[in-house]
Amino acid sequence: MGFDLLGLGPDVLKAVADAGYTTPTPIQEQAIPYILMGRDVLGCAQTGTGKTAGFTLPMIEILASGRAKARMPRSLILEPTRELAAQVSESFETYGKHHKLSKALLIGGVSFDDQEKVLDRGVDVLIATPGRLLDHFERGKVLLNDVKILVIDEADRMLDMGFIPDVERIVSLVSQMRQTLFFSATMPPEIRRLADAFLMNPKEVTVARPATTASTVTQGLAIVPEHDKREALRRLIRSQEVKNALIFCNRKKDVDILYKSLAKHGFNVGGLHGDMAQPVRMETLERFKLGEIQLLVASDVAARGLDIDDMSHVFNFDVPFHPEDYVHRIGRTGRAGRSGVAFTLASPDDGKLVAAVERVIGQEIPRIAVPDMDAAELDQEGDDRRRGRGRGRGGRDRDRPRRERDAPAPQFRDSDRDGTDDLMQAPAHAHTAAAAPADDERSGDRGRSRRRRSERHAERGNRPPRDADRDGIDDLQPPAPAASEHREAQAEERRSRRRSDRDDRRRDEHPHEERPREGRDRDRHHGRDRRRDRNWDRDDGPPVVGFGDFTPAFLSRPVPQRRRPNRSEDPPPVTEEAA
DNA sequence: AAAAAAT
Repeated sequence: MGFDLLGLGPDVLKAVADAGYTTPTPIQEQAIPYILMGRDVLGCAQTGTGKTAGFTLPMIEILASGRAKARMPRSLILEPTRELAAQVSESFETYGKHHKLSKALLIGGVSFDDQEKVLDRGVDVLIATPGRLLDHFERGKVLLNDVKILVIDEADRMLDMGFIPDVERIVSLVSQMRQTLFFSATMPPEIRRLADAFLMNPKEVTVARPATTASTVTQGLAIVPEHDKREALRRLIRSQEVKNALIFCNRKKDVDILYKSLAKHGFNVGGLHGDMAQPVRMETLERFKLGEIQLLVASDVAARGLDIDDMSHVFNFDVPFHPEDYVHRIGRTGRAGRSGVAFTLASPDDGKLVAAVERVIGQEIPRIAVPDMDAAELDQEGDDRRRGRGRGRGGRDRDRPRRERDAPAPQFRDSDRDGTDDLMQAPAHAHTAAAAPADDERSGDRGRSRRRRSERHAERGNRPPRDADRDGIDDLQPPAPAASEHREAQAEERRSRRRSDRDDRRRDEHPHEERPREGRDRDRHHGRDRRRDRNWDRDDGPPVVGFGDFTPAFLSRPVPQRRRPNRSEDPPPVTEEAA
């Protein structure tokens, strides 16, 4: 079956053919005819199933006739991450190239001005992340009442990211006379509830996960002591024919560290996480897609949805916290029937996480040994060190001296010397990660020394030192206490300003309710705000908030007694909760 | 535990 039987027009079909596609994927085949009919669609599908084209193609067809008014987009697509939004925008570019549709991409991290200009000219397709869209809306730069097609993509991820209130608000701003397309990889009850609220008599389209990835992706799990993971990763990369690879870390901090470490070791590598400047994010991703960057170290911002062709490898530098993220991460390779390789590094402490992943994927990940880093060698090396002899390999020697020089805590060094070395860990051929020596006294001791280290630093008001030192990376130190205190003070100031803004807004909307609560809020932050409270006492009355000089009548009335009957023109009685 | 998203 070809695309031509789905009801799409010649211009769209031409663009599809130009892009090299001949056969629709199951979700495209099932959803496109219904979307063209104007039906709501509830799509249960992951990325990599052709979902994006599944809604962009028919949308282009529907929007081909008609024209957008200034600031009143005719369709709206909500995406959880900026990268996904940008990708959908590209999809419209690709498939809409024979149409004259205008589109706008509203994402954070880039300038408002350009986005406003585009909105003013009128857009047919608006692709947005929720925060920036609402920001534009509140500035009056965009109106949503003319939106005829609304797409909510990756709904479950929006839920994970706490976007649902924003999404609900946005949906409430869109006209009821609309067509809604709702996609989610999973359907937990909360998502089902949203779907029921947003959709009318939807056509449900469910697509099986892309063959549970097992068929096309070769998986492997190497158990490696935490502080040898970078070395292990380098060896794995070198041992493989890596065309291009995504390397996932659980933390942004570790993305930075690993990225710099790999760069230092001469790899062609980039980094990507949500704290990086948006223009840098976009450029890095673009260069990775073009093949200018071979390795991309990323946080889970890249775990889902990123559509990069021909990725040969995925490395999990950390076992993901959420087991389902494993599926998303390794789903970045082995796409469209091609073969891929996904290797995961687990530390001996990761037994639970590995077990959780294996439960989700319903199979055991085959254990692999890191080349030239097998258990025997590690044991040997540990023995050597215990006897005070030199260590094994050159590669490791490069890393060591720095570590010893900068080793942060005497206790820590001691624990290395007395044979409680982290290197002495589960053999790489262990059958499960849980086989890590939990009952081994060494692992217990290691835990203690690590605790000591962080405790000591907590006392100093400092963060524990990072493993980065070992790679000779010295520009990754935590900020000096003074600077970080200053930043924290600024952050607190911002937070409290936001709190009071929010309270003001609430008070405007519900003056009755909010009056008693204000006092309570102040009490709750008593410690922090004491100075301000003093000023309050000294400086002739409270600072002006909310009502300004105007005092509504109800404020000058006496505070009503408890349990006083509630007459309609009175404020509600003060309940125990509010008092 | 972490990451994502509006300054």
